[in-house]
Amino acid sequence: MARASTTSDAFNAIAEPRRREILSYLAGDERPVGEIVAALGLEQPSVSKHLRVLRDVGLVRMRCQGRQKLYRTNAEAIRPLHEWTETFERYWQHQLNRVKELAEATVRQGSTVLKTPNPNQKEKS
Amino acid sequence: MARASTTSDAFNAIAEPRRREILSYLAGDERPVGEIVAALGLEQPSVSKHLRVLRDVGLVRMRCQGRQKLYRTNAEAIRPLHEWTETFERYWQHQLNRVKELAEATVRQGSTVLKTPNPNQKEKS
DNA sequence: TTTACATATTCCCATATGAGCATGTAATGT
DNA sequence: ACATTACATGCTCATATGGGAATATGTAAA
Repeated sequence: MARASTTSDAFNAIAEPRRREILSYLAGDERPVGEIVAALGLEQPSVSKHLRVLRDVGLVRMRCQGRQKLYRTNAEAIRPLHEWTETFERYWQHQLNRVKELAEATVRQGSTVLKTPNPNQKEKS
Repeated sequence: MARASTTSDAFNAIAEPRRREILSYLAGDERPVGEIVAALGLEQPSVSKHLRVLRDVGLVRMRCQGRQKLYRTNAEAIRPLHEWTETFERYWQHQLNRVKELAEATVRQGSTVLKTPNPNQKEKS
């Protein structure tokens, strides 16, 4: 099998840096394609293709206005990504605490190897 | 140019669903490769290759113990992803408010609203 | 050393990509 | 009707991928 399609989900869609730039640019309000091209310095076909991917996964919305098409980021579609990364928040906080405590303990004494308090673990195997 | 390497950054690395599973599995504490293989039901070479990618971008840490190697998620490396998605939080909250207000207005007036946002829709034009 | 175990790497291959360029299409202006 | 504007799509091509199978590496046990 090859790599999954960029349109398979939001995770794959945002892997491309240009698409992340587009999403940030369109987060505030809707803009026509031409403005994206000018603002980000990309080729027009490239922008259109990126927008197509973003649209396929629901990360942007489109509206026609005369001969131009106005795109806008659908922030709600980014929420699942935020929630997934959030499940790791407690761990990086815990890791920071461990580093901190270890440093303090090292300063206080020579080698105080303490038992690692594991916050909670998913069951094994 | 082709698609960026999976090892180019964390965004590309987590685009692969299996790698996300591995990261979740290794979030609690370190585990040898064999347990990952058993727990996730993947082929051993596949797991090794995914771990290689995750290690290249710093998403996991490795430690040798005898003849096995213990891997653990480096949650801190996920933080930038969390922070990037967070920049959109105010927008999706705003959008939710709009939807809510619209719904309330609709109920008050008893009129039918046509444009219900459909995330899965791949509409044209 | 020989053997068994735990991981890593290599090779092959179907598939997907993104950039550049050309072309198609729809809406507007004259 | 014709030209122009604003996008979208089609094309080729170099490159990266992930799965499977086979193999290599490294460590420990017999």
